[in-house]
Amino acid sequence: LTFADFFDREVSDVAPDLLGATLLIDGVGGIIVETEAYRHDDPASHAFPGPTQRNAAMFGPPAHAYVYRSYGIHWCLNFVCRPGAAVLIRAIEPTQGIDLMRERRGVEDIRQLCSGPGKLGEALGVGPHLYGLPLRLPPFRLSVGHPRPSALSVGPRIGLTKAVDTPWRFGIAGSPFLSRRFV
DNA sequence: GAGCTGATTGTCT
DNA sequence: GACAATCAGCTCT
Repeated sequence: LTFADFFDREVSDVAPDLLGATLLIDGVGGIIVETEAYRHDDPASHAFPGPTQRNAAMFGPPAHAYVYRSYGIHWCLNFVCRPGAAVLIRAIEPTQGIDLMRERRGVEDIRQLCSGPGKLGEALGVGPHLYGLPLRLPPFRLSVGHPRPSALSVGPRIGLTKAVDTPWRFGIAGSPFLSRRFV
């Protein structure tokens, strides 16, 4: 399975398979512990209405970054899979560049650095300069040849008003670095 | 621990 | 002009 082929699969398969992978941006980051899947034909997806200027990267090649601004405030990072599908990176266990993340976030508690898509974006320096960039190359560093986590949690996605019950949120069971507990 | 509210701005109808 | 894949800070329990 090549790097690009890893992403050229059903997004609901890619999202759980990313748990345990290491993501760094300019050497800052850690282990992915929480993800969500969004499909082209999924009413909750930014791609659902079809291609627009904002979601263009979601219709580009797999294994590239889709970045969007949330609530006019936060920058959130996604990995593009098949056309119109992407995985939202929701939480990371910090392992590298922790001091820089503390500085960027303005908090000390390591659990508060990357426990949510907006927090993670701030901690890793996510911004529009990363839009559409390949995940294979710097400033990204993404290892997908990782051991499978011992147990996964699955549940509905967070913060949506559509497709509220689709269970496409995935997490490493019991991780203290999740954005929220799974019920 | 759960639940509410305001902040803030790009995007699309 | 409505709304959003969020967060921090607040209340109450």
